[in-house]
Amino acid sequence: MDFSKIDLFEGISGEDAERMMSCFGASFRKFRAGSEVCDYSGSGDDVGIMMSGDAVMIRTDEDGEIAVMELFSDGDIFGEVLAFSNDAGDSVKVVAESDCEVMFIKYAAITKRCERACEHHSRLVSNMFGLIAKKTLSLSRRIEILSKKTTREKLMYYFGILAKNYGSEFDLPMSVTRLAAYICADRSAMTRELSRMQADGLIEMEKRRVRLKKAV
Amino acid sequence: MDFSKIDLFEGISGEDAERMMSCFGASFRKFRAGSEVCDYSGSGDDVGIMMSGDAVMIRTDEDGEIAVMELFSDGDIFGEVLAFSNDAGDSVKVVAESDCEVMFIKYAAITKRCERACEHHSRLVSNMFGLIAKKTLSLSRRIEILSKKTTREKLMYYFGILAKNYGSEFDLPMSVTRLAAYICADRSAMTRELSRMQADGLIEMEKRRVRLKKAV
DNA sequence: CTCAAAATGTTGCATTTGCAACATATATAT
DNA sequence: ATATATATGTTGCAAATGCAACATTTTGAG
Repeated sequence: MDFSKIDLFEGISGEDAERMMSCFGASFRKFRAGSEVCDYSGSGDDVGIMMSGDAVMIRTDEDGEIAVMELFSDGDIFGEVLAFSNDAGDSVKVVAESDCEVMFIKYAAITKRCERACEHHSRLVSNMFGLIAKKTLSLSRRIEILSKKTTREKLMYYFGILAKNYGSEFDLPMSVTRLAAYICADRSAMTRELSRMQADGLIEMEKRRVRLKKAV
Repeated sequence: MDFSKIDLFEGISGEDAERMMSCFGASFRKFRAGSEVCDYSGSGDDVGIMMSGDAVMIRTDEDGEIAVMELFSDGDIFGEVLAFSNDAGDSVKVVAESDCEVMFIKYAAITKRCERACEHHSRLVSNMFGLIAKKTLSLSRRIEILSKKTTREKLMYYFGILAKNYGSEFDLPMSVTRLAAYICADRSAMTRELSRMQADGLIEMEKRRVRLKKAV
């Protein structure tokens, strides 16, 4: 098991990490692409950590509407208590997109101090703390985007963020179709707006390559 | 100083909490209503904990547009690293709504183990962990709401959540005007939609009292 | 109480958007 | 290579929404 690339175990040696697993009641499971990793429809207080592969969290409401809530890859953590609420009682599942391996930990085992008071426990809590903080950042960024009134404003705000990080010319970190889902706009309507933005001289676009022409 | 009602110090006696303050480089400051509690326009890695009173986090963008991002009252925590990103470089400030007292802690002091390894440090980290988890819940709930396409769907989803918690008849936890801001809809357009929903027999509304008639 | 400020409710209108129905291009599997 | 699935781009149209302008009510300060 390779812990070195998992942020959750940063600062903890592989041997120590292995040793700690018993404190957390950790279990490892492998999944085939397409299979169900877990189901949060009932109450779920497990935390999952992606050790390898990719998975998606999918919500299905009573009308059968399907929504992709989050995407997970190496090192990402997920769990009901961590990043979503299911007040509406919808079906929420995590499904493997590729073959993957997942480590499960009891949420309670993380927040409670273990009886043996193993020395790395608090380090791991700190690491998880940082991961959640990172998640709240991405959530609040998305809220900022969604709070814009028009599709154009959403796109310009999002492009502005990317430009801050990568310069005025950058590649979209996702497909155009996924971008539409991310900003909660109709894909065809968004494509139309992108065309208009090019016509209006705000951006230039070639496949996923975007050049932001307006100063932000 | 009364720590008993602050979730962050749950499970830690008042005396112990006082004693721990030095580990965290904690400072206490009082603010008059209307005054600026802190400015996150630059980089800010302080975490604030509301000890008493109320405050709001306000974002002002380059066009002078003002947006209320979050409301804080007793026990709430805030900080750049905790729940917002400022990639757009906007001005982000916390302003006191009433006279209030705030405790500031260095973020780094929380995630690092203190040299003295005081015994309540990890308990406090766990508590803060829980607070952030609660915040991610409310953030992701809001994303769920904002991801609905129409104002009616947003309202029905939100009302459904409230109904799950309080039964099919409940009071809105905020003013109608604030509700419009919360779901990112134009106030007058939202009011119009609420009227239509009543006409269509989905809800009954009297001031902030709502009765959800459709089974959810 | 009195007055001003904030909240609420209504409506016309122009803009934006979702939706459906396409055509085409690209990626992936066999 | 070939076929199939997925991604992308376009457009007409009806529905939803923001916006402005206004009347009315409620709240809060003095």
